[in-house]
Amino acid sequence: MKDVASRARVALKTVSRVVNGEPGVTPETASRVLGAIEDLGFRRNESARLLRTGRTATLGFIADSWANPDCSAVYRGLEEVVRSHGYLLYSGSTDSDSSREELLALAMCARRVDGLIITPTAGSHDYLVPETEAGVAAVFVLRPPTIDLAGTVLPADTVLPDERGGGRAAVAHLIAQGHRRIGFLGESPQLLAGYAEAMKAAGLTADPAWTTLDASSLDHAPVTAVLCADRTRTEGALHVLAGLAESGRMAVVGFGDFELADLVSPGLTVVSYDPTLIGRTAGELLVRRLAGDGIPHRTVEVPVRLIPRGSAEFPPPDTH
Amino acid sequence: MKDVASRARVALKTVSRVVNGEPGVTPETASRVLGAIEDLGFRRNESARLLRTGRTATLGFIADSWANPDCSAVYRGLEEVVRSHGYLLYSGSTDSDSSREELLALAMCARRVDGLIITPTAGSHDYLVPETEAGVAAVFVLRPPTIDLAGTVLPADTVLPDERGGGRAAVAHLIAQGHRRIGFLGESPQLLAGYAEAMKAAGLTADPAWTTLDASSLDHAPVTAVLCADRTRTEGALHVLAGLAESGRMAVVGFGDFELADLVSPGLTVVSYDPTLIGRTAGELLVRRLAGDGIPHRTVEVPVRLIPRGSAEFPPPDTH
DNA sequence: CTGAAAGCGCTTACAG
DNA sequence: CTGAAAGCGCTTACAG
Repeated sequence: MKDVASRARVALKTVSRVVNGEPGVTPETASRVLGAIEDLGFRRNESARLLRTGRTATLGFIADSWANPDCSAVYRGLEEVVRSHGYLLYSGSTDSDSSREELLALAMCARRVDGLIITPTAGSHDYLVPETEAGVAAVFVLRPPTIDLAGTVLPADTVLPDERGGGRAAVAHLIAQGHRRIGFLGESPQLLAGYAEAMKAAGLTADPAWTTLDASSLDHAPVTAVLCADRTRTEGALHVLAGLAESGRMAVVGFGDFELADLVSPGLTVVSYDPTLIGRTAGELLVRRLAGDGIPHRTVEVPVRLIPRGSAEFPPPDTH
Repeated sequence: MKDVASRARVALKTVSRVVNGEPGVTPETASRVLGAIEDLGFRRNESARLLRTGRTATLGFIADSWANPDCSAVYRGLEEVVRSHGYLLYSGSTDSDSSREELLALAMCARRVDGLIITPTAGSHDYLVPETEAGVAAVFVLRPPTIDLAGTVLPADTVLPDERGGGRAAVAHLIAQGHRRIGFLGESPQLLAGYAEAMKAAGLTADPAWTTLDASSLDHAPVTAVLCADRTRTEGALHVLAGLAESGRMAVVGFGDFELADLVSPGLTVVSYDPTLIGRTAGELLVRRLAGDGIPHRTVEVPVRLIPRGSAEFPPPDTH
């Protein structure tokens, strides 16, 4: 920029004005500057500009893993918002390792990102407190953040699917199909709460053995249907059941849709939600907050939808 | 940092020394500085440091789309390298829109990334020339970059699967199974070259109609087997064929493995390659180049492997 | 062992 | 309409 200035025989400030399209420059001066920029192949250093400006126009996304389609979908929604607001995105993945979450988040904060979108790992997120105090906006996605034993309330938003409602819908669907002994495979408290609500609403009592199933021994489980809390478990269940004879099979409902689910055999009913919407919502929450919207931090639940598939292929449940 | 210095009653330089763990500071002075850092909640601004240092320790990854599992896998490989070398990653996706590729790449360059990993779109990449001249290292992944009509040779590396070898293996496999009329669905010249080589090696002549198939009319195609050049086309073919009677089906070989391929019905043979390895290779190439390795730019092909699956389910081919 | 000065590449707040 | 000075938060190259 200094070189451009001297070549165009103007002050630094004038170059800055031309580069930023600020008014108050004679066409002749401007063209002289433009010429010098062209000659020298000048490209403004955005990082330097942002240092002076105070913000970085950068957000950071911390994912579980890029092998997780939900993370990719969240990213897509996020990117829409990011693009339309002129931000750039740092990203990284944790592989569910909480120390990597911390390392990544702090590295991004050291680069002074304006905000962070985090798929929380199981560890504590307390390392974030000084950062949020320093002005970094944070939003957790897909899952609620770990609740600290000390009860520290993180100044952050959360965006996730309506798990409870999803559990309710899934189990109600299975009950309507005639199932009575319904299993639960997973760990989400909210989803399990939905399961329990639907059972209770139908006057059924869940045997504790049904809700503490293990994917590997699913073939011997005393249930005719099972609700899987996430894609990994759904796939695990499908693989186990695929090896069984027709008669040994059970109905599977998975939380979270996935590609090719309609081609999978036996057909798979899923509780679907839109992870892209989660990303978009999180991005918009962040952008609004960065623009100075000081509303209290909150949790946003996106709606879920039951997609019944291939239920006709299932063996009839044992009772009515 | 200025505040820390004055609170610890030392010069700026001394704070810098403590923060960077440089030698030559009395334990007393150091602890005084550390105390001030603690009191003030000081966190060094990495961006400012990098501005002064000249490099940014940042790479940029430009993907097709996060819905493309290959891109996610490349990212994973890349991240391994990036993490172990202390880089951070900017990322964004193009949705195959060349203007978005350019916008993203230039935005990253304006932030002065040290290097760029690009999944090339169909457009020209000439916009990169000034950037590479300015010192940005670039590597294309998964596909070769668009060849410019003017014949400009981009100073960049390329890392992709051995498509030609894959095409050869796929078609040789189908021929060994008794197929003679084999179709090709896609546009990759290298893959088609492999197809042609295998046909020729078996003394077969490909009807032009076989290599210009359309996914939508696949059910009427005059072939008993088809090689699909990418996941999108493979899925398209599977969906079309899934609607057909047993007798109307044909053998499908897909270029690129995907999750659940083993559950898909009809069974799917694929030419598999490791996109994570592509990412890792690209990352290492870049890191080495940034470390000053001035070897000529080159194209690296990663090996492919044929995974036969479910072929027994296919109807027998019409000739021997 | 410690520090004062200059500078990375830009913008802000003024003055003319 | 144009510019000289100061400063964003840090490091480099010296000097003491």
